[in-house]
Amino acid sequence: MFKALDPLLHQQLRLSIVSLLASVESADFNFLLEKTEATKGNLSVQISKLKEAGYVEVNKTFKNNYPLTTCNLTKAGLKAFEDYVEAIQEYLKK
Amino acid sequence: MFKALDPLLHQQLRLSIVSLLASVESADFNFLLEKTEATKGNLSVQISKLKEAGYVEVNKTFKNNYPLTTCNLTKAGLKAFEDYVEAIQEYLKK
DNA sequence: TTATTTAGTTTATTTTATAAACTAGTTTAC
DNA sequence: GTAAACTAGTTTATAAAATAAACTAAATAA
Repeated sequence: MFKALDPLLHQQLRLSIVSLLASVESADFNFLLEKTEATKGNLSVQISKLKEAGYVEVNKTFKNNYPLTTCNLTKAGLKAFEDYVEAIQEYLKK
Repeated sequence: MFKALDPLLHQQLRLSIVSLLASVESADFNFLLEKTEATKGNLSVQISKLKEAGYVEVNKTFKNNYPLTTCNLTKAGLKAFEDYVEAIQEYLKK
């Protein structure tokens, strides 16, 4: 009846992150922090999970002497997002 | 940026239940069991949560000597579902 | 030089999801 | 008529997840 929803994406903050990353080349930690309005700890944890799953790539550099973490969606991450979007549509019909 | 997703509906089994109930007058326990492929325990728990929230109405009767539990969406439940559908659409755009 | 700010991570706690075990009664088979 | 199997659930114990608070480490400002 209903297809299973990728549990990694079926969570508000992670879905927000992936949704944001799907529309940009890459985004840094603070950009995601502002857009999602999450706490830093929560954001950090969820980015790590997405990284561990191979859905996002994380790059750590420095900018103006401060650490700068940038993220971008991987090909697998984009595919997972697209699959998720298709799957959940079935649930949203009346 | 993103609207909050009703945590009661942002869960696969509960969303399945509400989605099913949105398209019928009412449905009994076994119908939901078959359609969702959930375990009985899990289905029972999630129906209870939806009832407690006022999203579904639960009716207990008997049919052929066996207990029969039927559920239907309340007005509040339908509204919550519609709001959820609208809210999550924002997350699904690339 | 010590206080504050930036940019995060780690960890402790709470909440949630889930399946296993249980309840209560019915039907069937012997 | 009674033991075994089945129906229709509920309760509860456990595992997994989400989240914020506390922490790290370095930079800058007072």
